[in-house]
Amino acid sequence: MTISEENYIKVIYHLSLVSPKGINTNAIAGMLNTKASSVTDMMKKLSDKELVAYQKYQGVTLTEKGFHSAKMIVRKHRLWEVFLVDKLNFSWDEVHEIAEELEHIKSEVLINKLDAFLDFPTFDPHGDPIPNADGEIKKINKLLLSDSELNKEYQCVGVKDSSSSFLQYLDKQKIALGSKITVKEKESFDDTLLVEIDSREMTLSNKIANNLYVK
Amino acid sequence: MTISEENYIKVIYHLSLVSPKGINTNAIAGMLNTKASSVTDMMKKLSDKELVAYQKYQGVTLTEKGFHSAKMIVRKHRLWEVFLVDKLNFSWDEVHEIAEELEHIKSEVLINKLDAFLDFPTFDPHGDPIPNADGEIKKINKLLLSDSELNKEYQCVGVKDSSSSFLQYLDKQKIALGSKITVKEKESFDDTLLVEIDSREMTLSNKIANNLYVK
DNA sequence: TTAAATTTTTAGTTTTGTCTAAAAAAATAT
DNA sequence: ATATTTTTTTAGACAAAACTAAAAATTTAA
Repeated sequence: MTISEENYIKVIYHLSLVSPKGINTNAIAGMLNTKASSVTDMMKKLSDKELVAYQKYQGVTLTEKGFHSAKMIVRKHRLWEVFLVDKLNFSWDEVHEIAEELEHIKSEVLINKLDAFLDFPTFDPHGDPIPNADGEIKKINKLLLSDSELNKEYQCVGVKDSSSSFLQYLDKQKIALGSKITVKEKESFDDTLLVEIDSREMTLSNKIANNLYVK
Repeated sequence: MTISEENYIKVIYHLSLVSPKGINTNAIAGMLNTKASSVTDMMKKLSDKELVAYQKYQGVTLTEKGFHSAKMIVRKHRLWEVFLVDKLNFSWDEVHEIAEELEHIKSEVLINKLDAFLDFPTFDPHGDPIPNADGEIKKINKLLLSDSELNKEYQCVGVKDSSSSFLQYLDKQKIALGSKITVKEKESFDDTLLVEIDSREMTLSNKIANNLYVK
């Protein structure tokens, strides 16, 4: 598989998790900053390789083989992110781009040795699950802070948006994975939340609450 | 710089260290398993980018800029090899291929953090020097075992041939970097050596002695 | 110092992944 | 239900990096 093929497979995988029907040509093009015509070309190639099921005008879905490949790419990406943060002291907002390159390094032995070196982590620095060597993914019952109940204590376990601007905002507010969060009040006008985070009171906008996972 | 460009620059660098005059088109093609015509094309491109000085039929040399780029690629390759051996427990005969891929990962911050994580090593697992962030290379006065003096104790510090067959042979004979070596006798007929290695006596062929560096 | 051999370059293709523009199909709106 | 809009595909082109075959330059040998 070429780097380009891997990137397409990965994008189709991520889109599949959100909407499990056939994935649009345009949606794929949007994610990869490419054009619909390029996507059509690549879908033919991936279909020949039996990584996707493709029928003209009907969108694509991953085959079993394609699904497994996608999980292995995601596994590599997230393990490298753990390495960068835990071992090389990168902060969580700096690792995505580098992991985008590292995820294409070919050796399976390498990734399994890296996994062992990192002590078989099950979640990456943004709280996303890391598929194991068999492709199995540990699920947790997370929900968005915006959907949480009032006056119930939760723990911050992940982010939906992992853009560096959002991650840096969280750093500035000293909100990290593991922080304890209780929603004290919800402003009905704009859905702003009054919350207590690790014993500090603060207000969070609806946009923030919509991008923070808790359990 | 593309991966292909980096590979050409690296090969020209390695050839330059052996023969410091202009590097032949054919020599480059041989190292890269490509054809002379492909090399010519690439030399034009690298020349446009001012990474090499190229004149038709005269061979190429690296410019200052190209020389520095080459050292940075070698730096990355060798630091990743140290990581693979010291942290992930690969053996020294397994790391070359993987490092060939890792050396093309772009981030400079990454490589400097990796350097720090590994405690700023100056030699890789095969005894080759690692350029520092400024491109400086620590030299040692090594010589081939075949050129060493009789009855003088040396220390094994590197290999000239780093093919896995040679490295595995050394493993089997329990010869490692750091081993103490004294040549007791040299057979004049075929240059076979009778040596003492870490208090064990053994004979080594001329071919072995020609590929083992000591100091 | 020519002739032969070798090396290097040029010219013309190929493959991969992309693009634009136009055609075709599907979805939406009146 | 037909017209309009949107989405998707096709057709044709391009750039990068490789190739083959042939031409040109250089080197070696007689």
